Amino acid sequence: MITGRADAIPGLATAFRLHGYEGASLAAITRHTGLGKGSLYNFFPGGKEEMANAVLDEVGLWFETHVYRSLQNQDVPAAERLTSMAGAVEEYFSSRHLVCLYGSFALGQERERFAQQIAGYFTAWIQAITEALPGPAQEAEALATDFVATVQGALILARALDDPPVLHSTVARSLRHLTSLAGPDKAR
Amino acid sequence: MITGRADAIPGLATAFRLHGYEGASLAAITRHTGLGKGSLYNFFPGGKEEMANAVLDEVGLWFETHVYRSLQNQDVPAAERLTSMAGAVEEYFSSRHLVCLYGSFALGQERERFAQQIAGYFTAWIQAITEALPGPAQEAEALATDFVATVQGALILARALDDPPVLHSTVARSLRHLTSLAGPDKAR
DNA sequence: GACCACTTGTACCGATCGGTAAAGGCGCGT
DNA sequence: ACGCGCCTTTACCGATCGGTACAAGTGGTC
Repeated sequence: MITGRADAIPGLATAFRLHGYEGASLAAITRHTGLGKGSLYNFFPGGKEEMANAVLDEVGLWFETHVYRSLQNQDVPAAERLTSMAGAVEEYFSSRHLVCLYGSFALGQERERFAQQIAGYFTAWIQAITEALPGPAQEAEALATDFVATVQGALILARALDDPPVLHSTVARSLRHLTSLAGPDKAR
Repeated sequence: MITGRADAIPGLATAFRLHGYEGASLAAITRHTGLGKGSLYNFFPGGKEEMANAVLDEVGLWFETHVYRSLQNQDVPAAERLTSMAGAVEEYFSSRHLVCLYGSFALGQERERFAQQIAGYFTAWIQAITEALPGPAQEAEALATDFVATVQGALILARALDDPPVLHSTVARSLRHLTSLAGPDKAR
């Protein structure tokens, strides 16, 4: 255990995922974390905003170490890196109620409060994909943006239709647009 | 004026768009509609849930008359119908804070309460596009699903990056996937 | 065992939540 | 002018909101 905060973050994350930022009442947070208000305000004196910041940072760190970094691994062909990135992202959201916290926060009016972190998350993701793609940067960035948007939309659609497999099928098709550019020699 | 309800719906819609379902307090709703609580509960005895239902119905009706129906107009080539559909959708969300109410509701825990209407909205949209596309239905439905997901994701991305043009550029590229299938024989 | 820093439970705060009740205003048909 | 029905205002309800204060634990160090 590094800090008492760290143990609370998974519970905080599910609370924010299930209820959104504004909808996550302290009562719901104590339920999901198993911690009383006293403990929560001991670890996060800044209240709900600090809790949300800690969760966002943790999610951002996970993507940085598991997604962006492996996208830069030059020992593996680009198409393969992109495919494993897509798989990791699918698995991540599938086991987390099909909710991207950054996407959820971007939709609410809490967007302004966390604007920098939200924008930073998506630009980092898009940039990591862009750098793994060959060809002119402008075209690669467009493809990367389309992929990220499709993932976010597929999450919404999977929840809206109450049909989790929609995430995989949609992301798989979007991934093909990336790999067909990254691996023309590798394909077939 | 058909009913007193109708006049309140635009204000209700922006209230729900800006604050989400749970975040839209009655105080915020009175602010956006200019109506007091008494008037609101006179028009919507069922409270917030009935207000949200009325707004969702109105949005669904708009899409039905402006989007789905024009997609069925056989007098116009399919590619052109799809293009004007994309333009209408872009314009619709651009002038409404880049928020799709159904997408917003799908993300929160209010999803269960409005599950049927949410699922119905997206299936109707996907089906309308599917029927405007040639070729095997399964393939067309996949393309239609990708388009709808991309629109939803582009909305999130445009808000997340605080960059409204992202909606147009992303949707335009996604539209090309549809028209390239619909247009080769019909085009020109 | 005394001490101390950290953690926890509990009581409490003013503000706001969604919703209700009822009295008064208003326009309209007669 | 009158009565009637719809609409609006206003006051109020209990519950819950995010946040604070503080006393009582808790475990480790000498």
